Amino acid sequence: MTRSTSTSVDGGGLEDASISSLIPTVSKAHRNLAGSLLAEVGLAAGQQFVLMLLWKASPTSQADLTKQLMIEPPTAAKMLARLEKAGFIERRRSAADGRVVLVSLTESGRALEAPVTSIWTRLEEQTTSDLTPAEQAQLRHLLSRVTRSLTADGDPGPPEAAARQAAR
Amino acid sequence: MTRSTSTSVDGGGLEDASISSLIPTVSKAHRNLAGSLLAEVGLAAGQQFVLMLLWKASPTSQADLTKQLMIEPPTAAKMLARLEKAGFIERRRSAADGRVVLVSLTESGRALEAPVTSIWTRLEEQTTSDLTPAEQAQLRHLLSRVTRSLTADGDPGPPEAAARQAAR
DNA sequence: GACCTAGCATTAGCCGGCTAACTATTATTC
DNA sequence: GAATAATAGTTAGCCGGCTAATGCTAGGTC
Repeated sequence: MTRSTSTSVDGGGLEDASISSLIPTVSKAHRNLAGSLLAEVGLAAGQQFVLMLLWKASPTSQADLTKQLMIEPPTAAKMLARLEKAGFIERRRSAADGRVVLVSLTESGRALEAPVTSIWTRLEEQTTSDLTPAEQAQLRHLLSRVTRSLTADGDPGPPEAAARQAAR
Repeated sequence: MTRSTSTSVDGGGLEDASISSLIPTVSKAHRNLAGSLLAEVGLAAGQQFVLMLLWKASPTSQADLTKQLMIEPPTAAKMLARLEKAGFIERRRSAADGRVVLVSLTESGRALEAPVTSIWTRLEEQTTSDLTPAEQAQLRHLLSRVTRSLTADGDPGPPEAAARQAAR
């Protein structure tokens, strides 16, 4: 069974699709692979990002996690609730500030660091398996610039800004 | 307030993030922009793909749409149910084959073609606003190759296996 | 005709993402 | 000190994605 992935609307050829079609396609393929790899350790696609932050700083406030993950508070709340239910993290209200909820790793959560790091490496390897190091750097650079363009909040601003942009 | 987007785990700089982190980031930014643009015409991010297919061939079976969108049947069923509820499409069982459900555009659905096409163009323009035509072609090429690597179903295996797989 | 298989669609339920609306707490300001 | 503003989380509800399980229809085979 050929497991296909991605949402596209263009014809068969991938090459000539619009970038707006290719981005969801590659992202879904990547998410699906990540999900199937992470399922080995009982995680769903996306949950690794939370743990990665906690491995760097274990008691972290939910607001901090939300900012670093660049997601909205309700999304974080649901994710953390599931991770807590799964036994990978714990949540308790801060004594110093009654508004904040501190999130910390449990032993099970800490135990995932090595396997998830390994999975993450494997994922990156498969993602870039067809690219030379130079191409990888190029892709990183292009994706970074596209992200900036997409998060530029509409208009490019005053003329000077547009000129700066055209000159790059 | 700077509306941020994407899920990342790497430090501040985008450039040096792994491609596995950049892909979800750029995808989320792209989806968010698409969603806010499509909201103008009452669509949610993703629904445009269904309509794009129907503009090319209006009575299309649900199974066909599912295959072309490269999503799973339940996902298609829910999306189509919403689009039907919103009045953009209609569904009826085929008389020729009692298993298939034929999906066709309503007038409202057809009326979205021009505005959505315009939105799609604007989206692509903002996505590529910082890239030269050569860089756009390069990005398309790189994304296509990465997609192929990600959907390669694990290891490429020994030469004979690859040949077998190619023959299916 | 009876049986079995294949194909199409739906339901239930989970995961990640969002907005809107709400509560609770802390910080400011007067 | 009281009223107000800012901050942190939660709840409800929607959207797109998935798997597993179910039902229904059409095609074969005997």
